[in-house]
Amino acid sequence: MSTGNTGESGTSAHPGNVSIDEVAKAAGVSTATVSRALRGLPSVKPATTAAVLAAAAQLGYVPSPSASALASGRTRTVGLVAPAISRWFFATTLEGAEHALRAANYDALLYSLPDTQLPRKTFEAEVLARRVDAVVVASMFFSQDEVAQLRQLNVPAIFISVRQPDFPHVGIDDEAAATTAVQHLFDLGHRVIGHVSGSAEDRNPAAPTMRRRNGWRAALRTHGLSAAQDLDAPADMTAEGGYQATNALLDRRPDVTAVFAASDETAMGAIHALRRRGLEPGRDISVIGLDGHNLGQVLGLTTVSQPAYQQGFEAARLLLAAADGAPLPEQTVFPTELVARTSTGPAPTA
Amino acid sequence: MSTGNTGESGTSAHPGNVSIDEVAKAAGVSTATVSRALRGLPSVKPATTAAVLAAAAQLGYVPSPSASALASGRTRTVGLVAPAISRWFFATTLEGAEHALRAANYDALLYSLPDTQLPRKTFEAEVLARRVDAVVVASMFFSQDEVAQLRQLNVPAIFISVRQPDFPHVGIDDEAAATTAVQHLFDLGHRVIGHVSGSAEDRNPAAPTMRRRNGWRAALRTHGLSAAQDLDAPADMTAEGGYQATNALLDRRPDVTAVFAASDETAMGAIHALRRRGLEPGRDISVIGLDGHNLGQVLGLTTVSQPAYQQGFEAARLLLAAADGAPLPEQTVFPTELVARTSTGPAPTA
DNA sequence: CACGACAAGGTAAGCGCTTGCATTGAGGCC
DNA sequence: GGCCTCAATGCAAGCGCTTACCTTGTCGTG
Repeated sequence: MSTGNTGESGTSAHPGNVSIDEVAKAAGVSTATVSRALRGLPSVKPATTAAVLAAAAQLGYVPSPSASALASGRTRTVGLVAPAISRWFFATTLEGAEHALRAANYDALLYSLPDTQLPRKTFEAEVLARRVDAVVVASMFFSQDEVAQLRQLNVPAIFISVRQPDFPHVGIDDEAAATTAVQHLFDLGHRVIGHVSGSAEDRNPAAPTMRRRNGWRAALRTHGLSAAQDLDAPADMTAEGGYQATNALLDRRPDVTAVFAASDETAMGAIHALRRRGLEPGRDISVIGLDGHNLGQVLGLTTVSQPAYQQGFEAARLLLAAADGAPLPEQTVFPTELVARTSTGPAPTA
Repeated sequence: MSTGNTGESGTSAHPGNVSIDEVAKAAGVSTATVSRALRGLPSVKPATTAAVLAAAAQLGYVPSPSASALASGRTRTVGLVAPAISRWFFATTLEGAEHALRAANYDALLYSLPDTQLPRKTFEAEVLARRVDAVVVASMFFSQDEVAQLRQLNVPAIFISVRQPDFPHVGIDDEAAATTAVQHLFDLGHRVIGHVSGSAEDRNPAAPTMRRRNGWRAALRTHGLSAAQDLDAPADMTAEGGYQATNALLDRRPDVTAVFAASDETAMGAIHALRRRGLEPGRDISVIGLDGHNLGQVLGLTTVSQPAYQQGFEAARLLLAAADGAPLPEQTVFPTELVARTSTGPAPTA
C-alpha cells in the first residue's frame, strides 16, 4: 500500500502504540505520576518530571486524546462553525482562530454549514456534542433553532460578526463602519448613494448586514438625503450577488452616483457590473466596500477594513482564557479603518 | 454566565449526560445490543433496532466520540492539512473535503501550517497521532522530514496538488495546464512570454509550481521561443508576491508582452503591477493565470481553471472509500479548462 | 425426536487515560 | 522525642463505549 509503515528502526516504534504504562515502567514510577508529570502538575518533583519526560521522549510516547478526553471530560478541541470556508471573511477568521488554538495545543474541529444561501439546511449542533470544549461561530445568520441547539451543548460559545443575545460577541461596530463609508462618499460630493445590502429575506437584527443597512440609512438621514427603498439592493454576500444587485440598482435608479456595498466581495461584483456597463469605478460611479479583502488593493477598491484574522484569533483566545477561569467579555469591538483607493472619487458634476 | 444552560424541560435532558446504559435500560436490552443497533449491524432484529432507536431519540442520546474512539480505535475524524486557509485554493479545497467528510458523518480536524512562507516551522504530524483515521494534505510544499512524520502516523494519507512518491495524489496535470496557458498566449501572437513562478528556493519537483514552470519552459521551447532565466520571476503565491515579481520582471525585460502567472492570485498581483505602470492588461500586456479563482471574473482575468472544490471533495471521498476497503488510486487527475477573458489579447504589433 | 446450525442477544473484559483517596517519609514544632 | 503537616507518589476505580466469546431459543434434518 502506498501508505504502509512497517519496520521502524531505532528507539521509537511508531507513535500510537506505546501507552502510558510503558512510560511508567521505563521511568520507574506509577502511571498516575506519568500523567501528572506530562501535564506539568506542580505536585511532581522536578527530578521525577524530568525522568518521565525523558522516558516519554525515548519511547516516542504520544498520549491518546480519546482516552484523555474520556477520563477527564475535556477534549482540548474547539468547534469552528462557519457558513462557508471559501469566502474571504470566514477563511481569514477561521485561520486566526485556528492559529490561536494551535498555539495553545488545542484542536480545531471544522464545521462548515451546508449551504451558503438561505434557506439552508439547519446547523445540527448535535454533531459537536461531547466533542468540543467550546465553540466559535463565525456567521452572518443564525436561527433561533440553531441557537437553541448550541445552548444544549452546554459549552461556552462565542459569536463572531453575528450577534446573539446572551452570548459573547466579537466583532466591529457595523453601524459605525457603514456610517464611515457613507460619510466618505458624502465628503466626495455624492448625494444619491445606493446600498448593496444583505439578503432581504433576513430581517434578523443580529445580522451584521442588517446593522450595516441601518448605518447606511441613518447616515443618509443625518445628511438629509434619501434612503428610499429602491436605493437598497439586497444581495447574496458574494461577488456574483453584488454583480446582480448592482445591475438591478442601476436599472432602477440611474441617478445613483455612488454605491456602498456591505462587503468587499459584493463591492467587487459591483465594480464588475460597472465595467460591464462601460462605467469607470471612481470616476463615473464610486464604489466602497466593507471588509479589507486582501484582493481589494488589486482592484483599487476603497473600503472600510476590519481586522478579520484578529477577530478569529481573539475569539479563540477568549474562549481559551475562559477555560482557565477568566471571565468572558460580553462584547469585544475591533476598530475599522477607511482605506481610500481609486474606486471612489468626486461625484461627477451634473 | 452568558452560555449557561440549566433547567432543561421536557423529555430530553441536555445531550452529553445520557449514556448507552440508560438507553439499554429504557429499551430493555443490553448495552451491546444498543451499540450494535445504533451502528446498524445486521445481527440485530429490526424490531429491536427500532426499539433502541426510539429509546435513544426519546432520551436525546448522543454517543460519546471519545469513548467510541477509545474502544474501537477509530476516530471518525480526518485531518485536513494546508499551509493557509485564507488562500483561495486551500479554502476551496478544504471546503470540498469538509463537505465530503460531513456527508459521511466524519469530522474534519483542521491543521493550518504555521507559516505561509518558506522557511516555515515544520509541520508536526505528531499532533495528529491517534487522533485521525486519515489525512488530507493540500499543499505546495512538503519536506522530506514532514513526509517522514506523516508516515509515522500510520494512517492513510492523500496529497492534493503537491506530489509525494508512494502517496496517492489528487490534482491536475500542471505541465499541461501551463502549456495550455502558454499556447493561448502564443496563439494571440505573443513571442516574449514571462513567467511569474513559484518560489525559487523550492526546487522540489513535487511542487506544482515547479511543474508549471517546466510546462512554461517546455511550451516555449516547442515554439522555438526563449525561456531565458530572466524571463522567470519567482514569487510568493500571493497577490503581493505576484505584484513584486511582475515589477521585477518588467524592469528586467521591458520587451515582455505577456505573462503567465502560476496562480490566479499572483496573476492578480501582476495586473495590479501593470495598472500601476499605466499599462492596460490585455491590451498593452497580456496576463494569464492558473486556478479559476472566483474573483477572476471581476478582474477579467484569463485563466486555466482547475476544479479546486472537487479535488478536495474527491480526496476525502477516496479516503473514506479506502476505509471501506476500496483501493486508493495512485493518481486522480482532474481536467483543466482555458477561460479566456479580457486580461489577454493580441500581442501589440511592434 | 434428538441434534446441529444459526440467529439474536448477553457478559464482561478491555481501550488508555485521569483523579479521589490512601500511603509514605521527612521535616517542623513544642 | 512524639506528633502533626505536607510534599510526593501510588492504588484503583472509573470515563462510556466496542467486541470477542458465550448462551439461549428456534428450526430444519436424518
